[in-house]
Amino acid sequence: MRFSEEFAAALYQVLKDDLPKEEIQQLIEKPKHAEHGDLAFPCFSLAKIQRMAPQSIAEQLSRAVQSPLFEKVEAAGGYVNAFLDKKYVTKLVLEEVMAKKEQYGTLHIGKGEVIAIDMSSPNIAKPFSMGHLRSTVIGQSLALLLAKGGYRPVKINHLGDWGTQFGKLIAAYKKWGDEQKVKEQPIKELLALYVKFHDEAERNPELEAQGRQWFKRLEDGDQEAVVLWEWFREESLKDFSRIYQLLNIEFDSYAGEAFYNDKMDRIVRRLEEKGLLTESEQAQVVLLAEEELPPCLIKKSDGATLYATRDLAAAFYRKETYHFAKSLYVVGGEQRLHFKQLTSVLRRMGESWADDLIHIPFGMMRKDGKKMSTRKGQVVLLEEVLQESIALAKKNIELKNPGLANKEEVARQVGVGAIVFNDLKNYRLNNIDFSLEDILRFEGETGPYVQYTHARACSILRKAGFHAEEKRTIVLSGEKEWEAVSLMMSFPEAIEKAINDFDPSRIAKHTIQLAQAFNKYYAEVKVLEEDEQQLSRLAFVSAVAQLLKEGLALLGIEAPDEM
RNA sequence: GCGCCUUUAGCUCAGCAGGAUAGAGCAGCAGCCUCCUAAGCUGCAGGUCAGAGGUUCAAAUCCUCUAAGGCGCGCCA
Repeated sequence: MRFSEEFAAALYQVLKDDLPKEEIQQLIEKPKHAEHGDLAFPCFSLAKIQRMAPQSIAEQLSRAVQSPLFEKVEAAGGYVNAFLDKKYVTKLVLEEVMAKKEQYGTLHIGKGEVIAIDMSSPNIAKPFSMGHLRSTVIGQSLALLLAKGGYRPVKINHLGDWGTQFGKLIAAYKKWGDEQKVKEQPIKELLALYVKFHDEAERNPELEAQGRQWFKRLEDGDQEAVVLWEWFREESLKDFSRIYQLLNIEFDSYAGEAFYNDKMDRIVRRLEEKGLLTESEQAQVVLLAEEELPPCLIKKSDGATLYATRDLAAAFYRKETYHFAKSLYVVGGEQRLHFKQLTSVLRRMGESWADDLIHIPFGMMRKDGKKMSTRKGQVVLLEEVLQESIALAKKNIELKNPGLANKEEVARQVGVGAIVFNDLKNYRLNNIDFSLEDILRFEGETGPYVQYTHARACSILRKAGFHAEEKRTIVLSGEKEWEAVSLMMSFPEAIEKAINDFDPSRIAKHTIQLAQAFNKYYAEVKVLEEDEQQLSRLAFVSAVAQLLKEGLALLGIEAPDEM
């Protein structure tokens, strides 16, 4: 934030001999309480250097620091507290937001580098569950944030479209399947078959063998198996695309696991050439004892490939295709070990970019304290939750704003926004216990709350016939606006932090705070009061609306002008 | 057994490259719509920051140990 740089510069003028500028900058903090001003400099570490009481150092500094930016600089409890000139800074900030428009907060830290993002990755022939939502929305938000930061994200949907589970599914279909039923309700029917297979397999272990057999046939290109696999895949994709449409998400690539079927030999050969493969219990592994990791399984004892093999092939393919600077994997935390192994193997292969693979883990979505399991049929279907949320949004609209023009579309935006926001507002690594009640809450710290705040702001602007294009001079004391203005000031900083920590929740929190600040303002100040400051207040409202919309947009959430 | 993650108000969580009095939301209670959308606002109440040591002028924040919960640990992905 440039105001803190100003403060640091002013302090540096006095402290030249004792502290470098960077260190001063680092020490500067934002006070928790408004009575301590907007910027604070603690003098405790200086007290050691100068061998003086922090209080008296603060006294001296506060007298020495001067800048038109500050209306007051005072010493308190060993701190130098600087109070920004609200009138002047409000004017500066609002004019900047209005001038830069959507470009406000845009950063150039990415320098056009490509960032690959492995995200969403639902499993074919299984329903899109609440569990997949996290990877999808976190990945989407990271992509948006990275783009805002000057990177070029490439979104890859690494579909789970290969593996033993398809053998099982084919076996189940051959045994109990009904073509007509599958055609009518593909995912539902396929899931039922899958669950039934696991049910029966508990009593009849013979089934497992049949499943493996069918998968082998599939891998060998057996016509019957391939046709069924393609059919299942097709139907699943149709299903998924409905959900992605609701969420308003698109991908740059749908290259799933099957895509790498013919790309693994090469990798295995390379591992062999480099002498990294070891036979162990009839399987081929890369030993990682030095890294204190368990061995990474490359080939099963029957010669079949595994997850790790596939991911290695994918890593190479992505490097060669996209020339990424970083390759992100938005995948649950339970796969930490796998990604450590992946990186280690690449490093052993001598790939300089091994450490550019970054696992972005997240906590689990659980139900009643337990992991959701597809096999046991204990899944909550995302689409059902989405529809329920949209229906509730619709109900609210009918209740509160029955005259609204495009109810269906707004209900979708709000209903979906509630779900996405609910997922992104908390720190990635927290486990989430699925609660329909929490998700369908539209009050408090929720997506609809922010959307509502935005709609209110838009409503004022509409009534006033405000046009953001017109240049205008801001004349506000900035007192009532201050909290919001202060947040607008730190918006670019929030984006940078979100990018550096791969943490969308930073933006969610910042946006919530701005909405809260504005709602307070709204309750206190009549914007449309006809006086000489009305235009300035409208400019303020317009800036708030813009940043609320932008904040939501960075989370992948739409912001209707009216709701 | 080993490794990783988590533990802050009744519930869900912020706050963590150490800094001043630990903050929100929900739930509870009490208020606010002749006024720009009450999906809102105001107030009250609610805390040994899991526990014990340590480092420091200063620890919810860093280190060590303990406890509880979760997730991993070779032929699933």
